[in-house]
Amino acid sequence: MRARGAVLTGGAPSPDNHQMTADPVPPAPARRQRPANVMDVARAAGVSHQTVSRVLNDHPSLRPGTRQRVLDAMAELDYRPNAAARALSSNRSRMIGILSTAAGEYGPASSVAAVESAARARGYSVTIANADGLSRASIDEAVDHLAALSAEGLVVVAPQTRVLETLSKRSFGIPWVTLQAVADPDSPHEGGVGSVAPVGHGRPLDQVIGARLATAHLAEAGHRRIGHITGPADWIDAAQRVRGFREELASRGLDDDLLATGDWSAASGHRAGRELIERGATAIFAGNDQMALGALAAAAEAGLEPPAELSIVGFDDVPEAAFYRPALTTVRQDFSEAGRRAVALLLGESEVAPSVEPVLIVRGSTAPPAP
Amino acid sequence: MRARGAVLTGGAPSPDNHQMTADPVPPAPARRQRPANVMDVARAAGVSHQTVSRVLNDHPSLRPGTRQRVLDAMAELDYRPNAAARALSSNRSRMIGILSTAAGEYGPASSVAAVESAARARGYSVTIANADGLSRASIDEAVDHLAALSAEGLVVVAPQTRVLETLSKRSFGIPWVTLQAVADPDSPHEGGVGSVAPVGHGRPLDQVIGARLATAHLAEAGHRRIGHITGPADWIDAAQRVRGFREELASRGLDDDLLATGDWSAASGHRAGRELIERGATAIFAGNDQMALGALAAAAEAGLEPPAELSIVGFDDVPEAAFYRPALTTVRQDFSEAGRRAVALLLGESEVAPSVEPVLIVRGSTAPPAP
DNA sequence: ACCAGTCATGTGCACGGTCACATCGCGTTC
DNA sequence: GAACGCGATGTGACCGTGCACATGACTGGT
Repeated sequence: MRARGAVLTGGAPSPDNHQMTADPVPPAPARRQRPANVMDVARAAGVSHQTVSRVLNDHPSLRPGTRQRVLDAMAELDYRPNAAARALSSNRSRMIGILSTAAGEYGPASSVAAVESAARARGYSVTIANADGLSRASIDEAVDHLAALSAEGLVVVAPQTRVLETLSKRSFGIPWVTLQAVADPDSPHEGGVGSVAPVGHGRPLDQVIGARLATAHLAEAGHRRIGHITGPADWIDAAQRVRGFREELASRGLDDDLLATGDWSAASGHRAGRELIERGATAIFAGNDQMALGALAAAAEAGLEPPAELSIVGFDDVPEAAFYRPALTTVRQDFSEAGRRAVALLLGESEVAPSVEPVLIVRGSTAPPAP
Repeated sequence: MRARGAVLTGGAPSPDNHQMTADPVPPAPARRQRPANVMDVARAAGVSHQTVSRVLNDHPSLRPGTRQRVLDAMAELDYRPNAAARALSSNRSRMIGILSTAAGEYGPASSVAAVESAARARGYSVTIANADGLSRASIDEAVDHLAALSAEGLVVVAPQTRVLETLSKRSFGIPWVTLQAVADPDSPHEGGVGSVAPVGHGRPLDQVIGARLATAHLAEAGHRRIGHITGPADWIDAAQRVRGFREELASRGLDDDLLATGDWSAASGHRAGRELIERGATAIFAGNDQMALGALAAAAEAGLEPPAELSIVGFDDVPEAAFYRPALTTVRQDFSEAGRRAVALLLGESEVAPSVEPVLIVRGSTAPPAP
């Protein structure tokens, strides 16, 4: 900054004055190092800095000729608005923060990409902060970081109960949305603008509906002993899928005691799958596709041949699901659409367009139970 | 901003002066809405704003007592430095940009998380910009966006030739590193600080070494007709793996004509796998695990039972690879470590610590060829 | 022809920090 | 004991932009 100032002082401001004097200033070889600012553009266009600012902000009352002259000057000088200065002056960072606790997973990663794209299209930038989701301190640090950048809104990806609790407690002025589901639609968390479920009508019941679809599919095929591999208990998505599973079984008068908990990983699905098989399940609904893959492996190890001897349904429809063997029956989620809608919701756009319905994708991993 | 200014003018600046006058200023009920700034802290601590700034920036010559008083005042007022103001004044954004073209994939997503974590630990923030990697315009937009935020450095994830070309051409002042590999170690791209391969010594040959490991493993098992499913031709990673594949085969006097191109997806691996099987391959080295999964499916459809009748090796070692059937032999990449090292390299830390060696993980998808 | 109202543009300051430089004590050195 | 150096702190300008307000030209109604 100081260096730039010095260069400027010696160089750009008044070369004309110096040209005819005996001033020992050298011929200013390295002139105009500093990027152009509104003042430079204003000078070049013969207007005031405020007019330049008006062009930048699409002010309505500007004569077309004036606007064009300014635009020409901007192009000429390769002018780029300084984001920091705008943020400072306008007190708007035009920055959206993403708070994630499962950065490596397919669903969250897809949603993050969609959020970035949607935000940039609206002139916003996106900063990410990952928390491990286990310790409150980690969550607080991530939120602090985003708050320090004056993020105007937060998109919470892969929400865990703990994250939402933390956000509610802080009751800072930043609006936020969850990307997948809220804990309880009847008691929204303070400060939360809303939630966007990956599938369905934008109501947080989508995950429930999807889980019911999967469970119903197995029940309709004739299964009576249907197990569910859940995600971690403190994940809201996991809880909602359990709820859908239970609701569907209850509506059919079936037992819902075959539950085993996983952590979204294939390894945990393998363990949980083995356990459910031992407990007599003839069909398994896994909380995501990775755990379903693990269950598939557990079935093979137990000498069961899916789908004839064990049916398995996943959740998400990751791109690989169609290439598992057998190809996985699963519930498709549109993570990208969820990301887009989260941004729309966060920025208060009048009506968030309805999204696709939850879809059950039937492939080869489900069949009627062995007789 | 205007509103906040007004509140301030009526409230905080000189309450002492007004206290004893008949000034009709009301008892200022809603006082101090605006967050505290350095001046407020300075007043509270009885020092100058500059001293506060020194505390913020860990200036050495500060009396411990003074520092403590300032820190107390900061805590008292819940002071948070304004990032925009610091960026404007110091001309340092403390922001790292991530340029990605494969945001949904496992490897890039993992690396991005690691970059975020490493950057935040050093007081940097991270902004992402995704480009589709197909159109130059999209790449330019993403880079423009990051440049407009005055990103101090760029981490290029999943680099394609086109992205590096674009970056080189622009020759703007922002240093950048690639996260995985560079096209040609002998002619680094202009402006590029270096590259970090996910495995190995931080030299761009890592991907070559990994590919050689995979290929050698198949050759040692006795295979003569070894095929390779490549990634897209314009991906640098893909090109390096092809190079390793060819080098290894050449060193053993084997043919290297069994190549088929994929796009990293399982679906493309399925197609390419079928093609290579038809062309007589007894072993396949896939450019990543997803394509290996597709090849596994193709083998099953062709009535071949891996590994006895077809050996398959993947690349990456995604968490699911151990649960494919058969469990996938693959080359492990440490994406997180790559992300950490990319940040270290970008920020010019003296010596980037050597990383893990590329590791071949032998599981159940490889065996000697059928007699 | 006059005044009000709107359009188009300019002036000055504020935003919240950091930097260069000035200042003030106090201990060292010859 | 005077000059010096350095540690600790203060002063004022400046970064690039946006807002409130002022100004002048022009338009239209009466």
